[in-house]
Amino acid sequence: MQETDFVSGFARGLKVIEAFGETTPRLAIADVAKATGLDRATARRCLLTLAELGYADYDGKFFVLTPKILRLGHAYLSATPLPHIVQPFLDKLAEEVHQSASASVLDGTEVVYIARASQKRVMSINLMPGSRLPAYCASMGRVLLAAMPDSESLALLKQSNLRPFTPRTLTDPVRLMEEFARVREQGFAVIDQELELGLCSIAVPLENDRGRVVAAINIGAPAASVPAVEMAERYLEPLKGVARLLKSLLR
Amino acid sequence: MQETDFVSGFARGLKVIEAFGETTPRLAIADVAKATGLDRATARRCLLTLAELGYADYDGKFFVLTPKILRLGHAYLSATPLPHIVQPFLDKLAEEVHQSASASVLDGTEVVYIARASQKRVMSINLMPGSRLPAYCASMGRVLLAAMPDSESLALLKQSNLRPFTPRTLTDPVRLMEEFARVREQGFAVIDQELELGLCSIAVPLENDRGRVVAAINIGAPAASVPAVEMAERYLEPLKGVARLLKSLLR
DNA sequence: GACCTTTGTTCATATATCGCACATATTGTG
DNA sequence: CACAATATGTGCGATATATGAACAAAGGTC
Repeated sequence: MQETDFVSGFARGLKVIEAFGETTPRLAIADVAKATGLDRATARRCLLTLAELGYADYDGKFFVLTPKILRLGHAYLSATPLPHIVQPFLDKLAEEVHQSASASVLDGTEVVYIARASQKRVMSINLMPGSRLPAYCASMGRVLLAAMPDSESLALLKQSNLRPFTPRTLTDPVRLMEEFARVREQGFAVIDQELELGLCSIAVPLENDRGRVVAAINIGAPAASVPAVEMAERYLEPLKGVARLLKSLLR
Repeated sequence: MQETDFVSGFARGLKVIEAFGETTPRLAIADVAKATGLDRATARRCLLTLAELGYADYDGKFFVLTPKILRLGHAYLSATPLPHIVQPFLDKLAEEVHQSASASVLDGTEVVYIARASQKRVMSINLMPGSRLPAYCASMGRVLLAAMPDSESLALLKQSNLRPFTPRTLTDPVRLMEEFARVREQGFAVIDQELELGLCSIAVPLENDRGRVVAAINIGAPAASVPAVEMAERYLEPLKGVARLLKSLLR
């Protein structure tokens, strides 16, 4: 396969980086080969390249990523205006409502956090810029999926691994599509402990100056202190307010 | 130059990603070639590879990184236990003292933020995990540099571009080394508007269970509300408290 | 609109990389 | 302690990639 406009060595290397994850911080050569499907020799060369460049440490047995690897993601976070613009609004919002506020965009079937202002922790999951959640059961994911044509959101649902994180998680594509329609209609999404028991969240879309939905922002709260039914009456207006202010700033 | 254990295509690709930065979010092929020193043809192939894999968008003229690129940095943040362990402590700390709290590690001459809990914004700079600041004039940087042998910290200073961000910025290596000695002695560092006018911060080292300094945490505050001399009396104990709690949790 | 400059694309060839197979090292186990 | 099992290192031929120059296209200037 001789694709003249494709550097497969580069693609393989990126695969190697992605092999490192939450549950696999330290990987030996063979582990990486298995995880990526690359030949051991190839995995080894990529890992040694990473080590040589300072993106990974190697103790002769295991490879561990170094903070230098953050430069790569940072290239996006600092290069993209959205996180910068949104962050101060989130900070203010979080402080006002005394709950965590976040912003995210869609990447395939997942929402990716691009900015976050956290108040006291309510989730077991630790979210930060770059963190990912399945879109179908996250409030911002619902909003973002609802913003696209049905054909596209349905296609993404089909690619998603629809599994119940809690007994309340919606996993039926038909009911999810109905939910998207309602979210689109009402202009916000509320998630009641579908991702994690004890956690509610509400999200609204962020439109740019031309009316295109470019991101979503949300507020998360412990179900114990804020019942799902109260989410909208407490937080919808603050969220909408931020969305309104941001509309003219985004393109 | 035939290095058999080095994938130069991969290294070149990483260079291309790093070409994107704060001031250069949208790059044409020639821009990237100039920024990386690669041949235009090579830069083009790397960029097209990125686009093909979904890490970048291409409109026929400019390339822009997509959020998918965050997977790379996220591989570190989620794979490394430190950010996860520290985050909840920062959240609590920030809430208690009503100021932003952050944690960082050293990467060369820079401190890299690995976790952050922000209260209302005081800096013009927008910090988030992955953000970088020059170590020599940041409170966490001072603490981390002070923790290493003089020969190493001096070497890093020599590599640093020591420039005065404000009239108060220390840039003389000799005085900086003296400052490191004092920081090491007293166990914390205070920065009084050396990075940005109006901003003070105080940092303490985080030791692991074997006494090795693995990171630093800090609190930043507006100079107007918290004069530099008050930083220590207000925030040193809370910071030390967190460091103590974390000591047994880190390795 | 003709000129010049910059940028993007294509192509042939020299060179580097891939993946295989084999050699070696390490780890675990009875 | 020896054996098996698993993991890592290495040389080589086939194959993919980088290079740089030549060409094409776009953009800017007068």
